[in-house]
Amino acid sequence: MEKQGRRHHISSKLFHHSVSDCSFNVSDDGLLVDATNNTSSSNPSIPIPIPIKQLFRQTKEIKEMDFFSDNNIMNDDADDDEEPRRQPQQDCNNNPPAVNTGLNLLTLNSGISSTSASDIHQNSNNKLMTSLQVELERLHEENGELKTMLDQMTKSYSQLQAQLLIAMQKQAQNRLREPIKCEANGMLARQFMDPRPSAAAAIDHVRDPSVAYSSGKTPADHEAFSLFAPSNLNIEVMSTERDQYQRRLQTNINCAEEALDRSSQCLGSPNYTSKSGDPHLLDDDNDEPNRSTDQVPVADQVPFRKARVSVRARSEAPMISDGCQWRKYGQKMAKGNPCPRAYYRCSMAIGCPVRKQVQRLAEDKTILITTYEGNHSHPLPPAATAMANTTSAAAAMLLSGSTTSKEAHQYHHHHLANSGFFSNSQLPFFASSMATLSASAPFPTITLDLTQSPMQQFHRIPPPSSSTFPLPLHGYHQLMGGLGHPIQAPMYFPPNYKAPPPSAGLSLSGGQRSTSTHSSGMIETVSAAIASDPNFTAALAEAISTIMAAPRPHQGHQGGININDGDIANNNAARGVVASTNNSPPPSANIGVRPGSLQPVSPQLPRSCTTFSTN
DNA sequence: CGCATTTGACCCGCGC
DNA sequence: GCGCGGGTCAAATGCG
Ligand SMILES: [Zn+2]
Repeated sequence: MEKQGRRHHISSKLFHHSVSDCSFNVSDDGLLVDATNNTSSSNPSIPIPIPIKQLFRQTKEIKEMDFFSDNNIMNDDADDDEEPRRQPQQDCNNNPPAVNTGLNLLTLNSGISSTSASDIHQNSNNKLMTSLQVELERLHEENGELKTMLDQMTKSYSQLQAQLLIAMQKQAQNRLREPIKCEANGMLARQFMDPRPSAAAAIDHVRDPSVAYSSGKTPADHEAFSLFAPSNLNIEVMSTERDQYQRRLQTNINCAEEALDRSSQCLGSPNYTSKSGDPHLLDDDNDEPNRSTDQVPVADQVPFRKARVSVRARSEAPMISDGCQWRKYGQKMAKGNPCPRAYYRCSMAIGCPVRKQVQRLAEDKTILITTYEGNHSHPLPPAATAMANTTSAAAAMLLSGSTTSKEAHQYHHHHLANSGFFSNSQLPFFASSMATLSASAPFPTITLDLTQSPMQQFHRIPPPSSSTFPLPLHGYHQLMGGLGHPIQAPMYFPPNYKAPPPSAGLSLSGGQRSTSTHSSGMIETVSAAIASDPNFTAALAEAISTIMAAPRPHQGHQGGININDGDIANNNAARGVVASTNNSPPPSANIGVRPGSLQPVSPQLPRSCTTFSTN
């Protein structure tokens, strides 16, 4: 029985479909079938009486037959490739796919042997079971490998998409450049925001997931990601330091390649922190001591490392719980805001460079803005992973070149608007949040705005200098590796919570706005994929994979996301992982954190900062 | 007693 | 050079 359950479970995993009514044998068969291809050798190793052997073979074959037959019945489309192969076997056996075949075999076997034989039969049976178990385990491993491969492929896909997007952006920029003269600030946002070649950025973007995976992330983790994805997030990206960036860029640009390479490497390493002369850097500068400053020129000072991701949401709680443990290390009165700004640093692991700032919005004190910066150097709880992923995705988008110049901005308005992104009529329920890029901020910052309902966002008029477009946030999935924050944890929505559209609005604003130029075609493709996919998670993954590309609005969904700190906090508490600083009241949250074990940290974008504000 | 928070001092970059 | 503002440090304080 135990085996049954286990096998069945595995088979389900492997094939993603239920073989529910299948008998025990059938289930096994399903598994075995796959296994047989690679693992048939295992059988020989086990000494089995000839009769039994034959039986075993028959069983195996039958099982395969059964499995597939069952499969065929259930899924006509499934396994087209394998069908042909298996077909012959079925013919040979002339056994119906029915589960009964297994029974028949048993019966046959018993008939052949005498009572004394029954003991042998049992022994052999046990052996068979053992071998089957082994095979199952192996299959499980294989399954894991396959998933890994899938992840890699997805990663590659994302990368290619990113590159494509970048190329398109470049084209668009070139086009725009003609009609629109660059202003003093006209420098492309992307330049100061992401000195690296776009391709590099894309690579980085993709890289996160891989790292996460390698770090031990399991498929389950990915699921977690997908859960979190909700997000209709408004992302506001403010690029700051434009002057500095510009200056640096002049010199750095040449080093972009080098920087890129380095950054990529750094991304891979959890402990990576950017080192720069900039006092604003949050990181602890604990990076490689070996590295001489000489060797690391300007590239290190590259602004992109300071990228921040901020999230704003409505929350009464002083701080939102994001699954991480934070220690407060400072508080300051921010100019122009009666509410003090609190500084926290990640205390989940000593030396973790991740920091965050928490501040309430002056205009609306119910809105909490949390800004994250840096990458975690340690495994994160699922909840934290979700957040990290979100932020990393946003950061990736920011860094990847989704940002652009004012021209892009205009382009964005033209094309995006025309494409229906901003058209209410076309996308009445466009629920996404807006992402804004602005040059006014000291650091490139992406803000995820969870405070507004989709409709509100929709109607919201972007700042003159900003442009908005839907952003599929969250990349959880692999893509997501994570923003530094791994914020990232599996978050799930309450039953009553409707899955938000995967896309979020993104607005780019700032002196030099940057916008992402995207091809409407891609957007359409993405949206189509999402729309067509009933599975929200899958859809989300799709959206994520295209994060770099301008995502497009979804029909779907409604309102802004309220994040209740309490919920998350509670979840954390339940898990035993509690943000020390979280004092969240009881909640009722839209987004819950699924209890889970620590996950390996997904690689996060270097020095990216995420701000999370709860409304 | 240990840990986390508080809070003033300090550092640094930037603008004038 | 000076002041301002953002950000961090670290001693003092509070809490369990
Ligand atoms: Zn951390």
